[in-house]
Amino acid sequence: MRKEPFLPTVRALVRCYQAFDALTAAHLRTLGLTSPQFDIIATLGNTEGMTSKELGEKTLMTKGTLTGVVDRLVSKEWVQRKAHCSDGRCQIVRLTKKGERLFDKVFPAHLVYLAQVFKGFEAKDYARIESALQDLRGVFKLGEGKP
Amino acid sequence: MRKEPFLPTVRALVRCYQAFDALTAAHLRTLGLTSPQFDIIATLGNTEGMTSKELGEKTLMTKGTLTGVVDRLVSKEWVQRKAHCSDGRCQIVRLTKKGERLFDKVFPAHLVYLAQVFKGFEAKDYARIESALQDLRGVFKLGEGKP
DNA sequence: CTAAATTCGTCCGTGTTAGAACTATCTAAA
DNA sequence: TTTAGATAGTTCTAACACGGACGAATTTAG
Repeated sequence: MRKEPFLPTVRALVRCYQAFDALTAAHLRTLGLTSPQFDIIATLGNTEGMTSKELGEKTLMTKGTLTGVVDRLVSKEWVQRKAHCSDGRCQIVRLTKKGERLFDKVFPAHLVYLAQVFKGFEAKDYARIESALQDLRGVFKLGEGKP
Repeated sequence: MRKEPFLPTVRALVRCYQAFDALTAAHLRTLGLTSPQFDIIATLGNTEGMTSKELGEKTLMTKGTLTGVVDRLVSKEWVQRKAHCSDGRCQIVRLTKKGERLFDKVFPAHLVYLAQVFKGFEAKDYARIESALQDLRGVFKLGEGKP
């Protein structure tokens, strides 16, 4: 290989992600939420709550980030922290009643919005794109791993 | 269609981007730069400089963000701001000598790093992934566009 | 030519992000 | 059992990131 054939691919990834992020953030803002806030509300919806660690793994946020985002959700009374019954280090984060009502409103609304964005896509389109993204992601995970 | 077939695709995009972002940010940190800082140094390299607006368009940063990032680069003396000759509202941002030396060091180093990450990829892999990403991005641009 | 509309960049407020240092708690090994 | 190590969360710092308000300069309309 002579040049840098990966640059267009990398640019395509960044532009695609930023377009997605801008689109969803704009829609969520009309619902009164930021993307990370929605992420947490959506993850907590229809559950009995979970530890911060678990929540961080599902939402791909580091624990330091999570503290701040959850703090803001607590102050809006959408979420509450409770002690873990058996492990004093852990705590359980779960939706309040008010948070559940919010979830019931914004989660379906956002899915409807995305479904409309994706209208025209068929099963084979999803399969093709997911496969491409998995291959690309595989490349990036090699750099981190410690085999 | 019955459910939400787009969710796995969206998750794949987010995970792929985050993996890429984490990998590049970690490498750039070893070179003493953040990702946005590298982005600006790389964009300004081998040019006579450009307006803030132009720089923002190329790096996909909003003007408010750009002010702060450029401020930090100016304070490290890698970049300077100059008045635009004909338009008093504009300013030209360009690398200093010190900034050019930095560019000559970090830009090739980062390309080598990425090339090593991508070793094993062939032309048809790039083509397939770029095509998938373009199709996906097309979906996200519809929501924003004003036809 | 002058007033209205645009454009460029800065500043501000709010929120997100990573990583490192720190505290409290729990677990395992000696 | 006592202590050394691991684990869960918070706090701190530095850096983005966006949108909106703002002032200055320019362009356009009338």
